[in-house]
Amino acid sequence: MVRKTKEGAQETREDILKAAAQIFMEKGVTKATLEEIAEEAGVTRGAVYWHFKNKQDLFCALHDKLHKPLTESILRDLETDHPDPLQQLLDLCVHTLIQIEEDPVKRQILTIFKLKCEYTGETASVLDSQVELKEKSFSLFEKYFERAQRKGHISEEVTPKSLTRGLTCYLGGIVHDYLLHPEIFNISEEAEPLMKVFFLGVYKR
Amino acid sequence: MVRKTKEGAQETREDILKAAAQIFMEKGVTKATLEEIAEEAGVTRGAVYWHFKNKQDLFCALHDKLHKPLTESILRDLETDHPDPLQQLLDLCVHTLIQIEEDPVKRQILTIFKLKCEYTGETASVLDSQVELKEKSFSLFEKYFERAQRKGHISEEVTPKSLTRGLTCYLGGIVHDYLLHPEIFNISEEAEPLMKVFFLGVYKR
DNA sequence: CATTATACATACGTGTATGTATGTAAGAGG
DNA sequence: CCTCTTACATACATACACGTATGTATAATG
Repeated sequence: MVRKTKEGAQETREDILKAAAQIFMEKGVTKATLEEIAEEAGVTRGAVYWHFKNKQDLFCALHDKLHKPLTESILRDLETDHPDPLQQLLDLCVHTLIQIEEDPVKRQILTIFKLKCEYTGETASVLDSQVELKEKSFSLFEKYFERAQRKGHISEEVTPKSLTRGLTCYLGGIVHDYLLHPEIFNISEEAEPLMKVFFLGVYKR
Repeated sequence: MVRKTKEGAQETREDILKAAAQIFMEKGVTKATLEEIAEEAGVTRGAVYWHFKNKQDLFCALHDKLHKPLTESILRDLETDHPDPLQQLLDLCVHTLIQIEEDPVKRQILTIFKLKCEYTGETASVLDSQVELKEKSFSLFEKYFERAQRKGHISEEVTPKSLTRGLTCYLGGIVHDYLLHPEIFNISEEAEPLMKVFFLGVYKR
């Protein structure tokens, strides 16, 4: 009923995004209705359609708003230098995992993209965006392994490429299993031993 | 139009299940319609409703029919004994991964449960079933690590529990990444080096 | 061979999400 | 102060998808 100023409009936009994350999480992206999202945000579908083209557009906006910053923060962390690249990478992984546990918003959005949406047809564009970011982080991970290899830290039995592929799969698997049962999977306890299991064979001895 | 005998009815039931797997895969479970499934199976919705209560029932039947045998075959393989439990486990993992690539039906059904469905509300029962099977395989994996530990094969820096958790996450991550891009991710080439990366640090040296 | 149950196909009613069109009050701009 | 645009709310038309009810030919059964 009450009309908003330009800043107020941005607030409602944020409210809608937050509500969408909540409803997508609860009902799944496909079964979530714009009516429910609007109600959760305290507006009507009119507001939703004013700010977003449709549900797919909302979904993409959520991805841009929350998923990109997450992976980009990893990229930023990776840019800093360190005498022991493997230790740096291990620390980064542990830190990232713990951060997911501590930040409910990140956890929520990750849950949506890992467990609450069906990748098919229209959502493929979001998948492409995810793949693009994954490629970036992949190449950066690989650089760190290569750096460690040049310093002679890496076991001769493995290559930077297989290590990188292994690490990304490993991290993805850990995040997935954690999100399945956040109440059971104690990341702050398990993250470090889990990562050590992986890196144990990486170091040259 | 043509009515069937009792064996014929089972055939149509199988046809419907196969069609459901195909359509679920293409459109995602939620967006897939029973009409499409019926058409793919060469019947009408009447036949679908005769054999199954609703879409959810169909989904569960698919899970029982294809997902259970997959994991149960792993359990059976695990029951055989071996002088080097770690090598046995490594071989099993590699073999399982390659089998997923070679068997299109398994790949299809795994893709549905990993990428084409939203785990929420009603699908939770299926998730429970998955978790149940995962617990079983988890405890068996752990037994093999324990067996290897008793033989003194395992590095003192890791425990069977963290190894088991790590391995399940790792395998899940590999399968997930493979299913995302089956055409790019060459499992028959990458499976063994990937598994070696994991097991390299497990062995005591 | 008559009857009943099976294995579907067809037809119908209903709910509901979606997109769009229209209404409207409040801020922005001149 | 007047208008125009913004930022929504409301109302409507449409389209499916679902569940169920009903029809029907064939197989099973005694």
